[in-house]
Amino acid sequence: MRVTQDQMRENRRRILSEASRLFREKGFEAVGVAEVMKAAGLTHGGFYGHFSSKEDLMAHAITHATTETSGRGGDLGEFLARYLSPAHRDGAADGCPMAALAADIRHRPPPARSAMTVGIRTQIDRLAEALPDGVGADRRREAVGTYAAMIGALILARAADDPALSDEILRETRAWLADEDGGAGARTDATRRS
Amino acid sequence: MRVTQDQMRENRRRILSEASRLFREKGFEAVGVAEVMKAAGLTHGGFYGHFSSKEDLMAHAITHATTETSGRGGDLGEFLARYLSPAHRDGAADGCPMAALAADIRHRPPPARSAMTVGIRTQIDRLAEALPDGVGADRRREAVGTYAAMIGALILARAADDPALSDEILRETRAWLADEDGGAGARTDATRRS
DNA sequence: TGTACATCAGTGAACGCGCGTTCACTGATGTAC
DNA sequence: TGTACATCAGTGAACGCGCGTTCACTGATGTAC
Repeated sequence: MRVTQDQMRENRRRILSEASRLFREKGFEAVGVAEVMKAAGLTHGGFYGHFSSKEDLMAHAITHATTETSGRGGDLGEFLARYLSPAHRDGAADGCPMAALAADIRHRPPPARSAMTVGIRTQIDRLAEALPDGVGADRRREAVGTYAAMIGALILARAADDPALSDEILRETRAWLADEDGGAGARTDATRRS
Repeated sequence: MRVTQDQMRENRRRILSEASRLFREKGFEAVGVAEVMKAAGLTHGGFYGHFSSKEDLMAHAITHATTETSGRGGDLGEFLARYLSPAHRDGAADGCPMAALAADIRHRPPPARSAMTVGIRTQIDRLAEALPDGVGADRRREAVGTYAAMIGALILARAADDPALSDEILRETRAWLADEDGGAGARTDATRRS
């Protein structure tokens, strides 16, 4: 049953969208090609008309996720509060692709890793631009450190079985980073010593 | 071919040791029961004499890894330098179980998650004790934030395809945390606002 | 604009493969006498 | 201490299942006239 060219493009978009959600929610390995196609309202056989392999889908889904999820409103504090919230922790499917998939990417084929690396670089660059103060290397340093803490905290909070510990990790990391950014600026004024 | 009780205990220890290394290096899903047994110098059939399932092995291997890898010499600065080093990034098999497995654990069965949670709590407690200054809640906050940044940075550095970006993430996060701990103490003195 | 036909997006059965798990068997260990 | 035998840790073939991928087929689309 052939479909319109527009319909086919729409189908491809839906496959990517569903794959990106499912991968974030369950991980690359736990999501099958058939499951993705079913979520997109299709049958598994047609998959290879859109992508050459599951590996190919991973790479495209990562790019899709990292370019779609960039809409970030409000200032840095609000962004941090949203990022390190229980809602984000509990909603991996619609959340940050890095926190959901970065740790797994080292076991995936080169195309997927490559797409992820682009996303990491882009996010660090954006965060550096969004930082309130500091210049050059200090700004960059704070962006890298902050990004690492955000992702690490979300991963730990998602890993922890105990809700109290999980909440604490989110809350304390958020407060720690807020002290950081809104503080006396000691960090960005401090002498560098790498 | 029955073996000595001592030999059997030794075999079990080797299974756990190899499993813990292989899981860290390749991830839970990519490592098969047969592969673990072969690494331990046995055949796969005997596995179920030691563990009730792969799930059971995961939980025990996590506990094994988190209790074995706790040997940490030197002061906090040296510990951070070693943790955020290219050597640690490139040697996941012998490295931090949290950085290698925490992100994946949310997709694993309850026993494995539970074992991981114990490890997370223990590490945060230890880090809080190792911090040079600060009291009570501030100390704890800094421990959580620092731990999140360490794990996040290592995960991002391992994810990144580009060696320059990967090295930068390790180097800058380390410098950022060092400024933190060795700085004017602005962080621990700052007003809390969670 | 209408018609005939080639194209091709999507369907669903079938494949090969790897993995977790089971099980009948083996032969050294450990124990009862 | 020595002997006979029950126990049981480890072996390796076999199983069932799920998953990525293939392929012959279908029927609506898009196009040549």
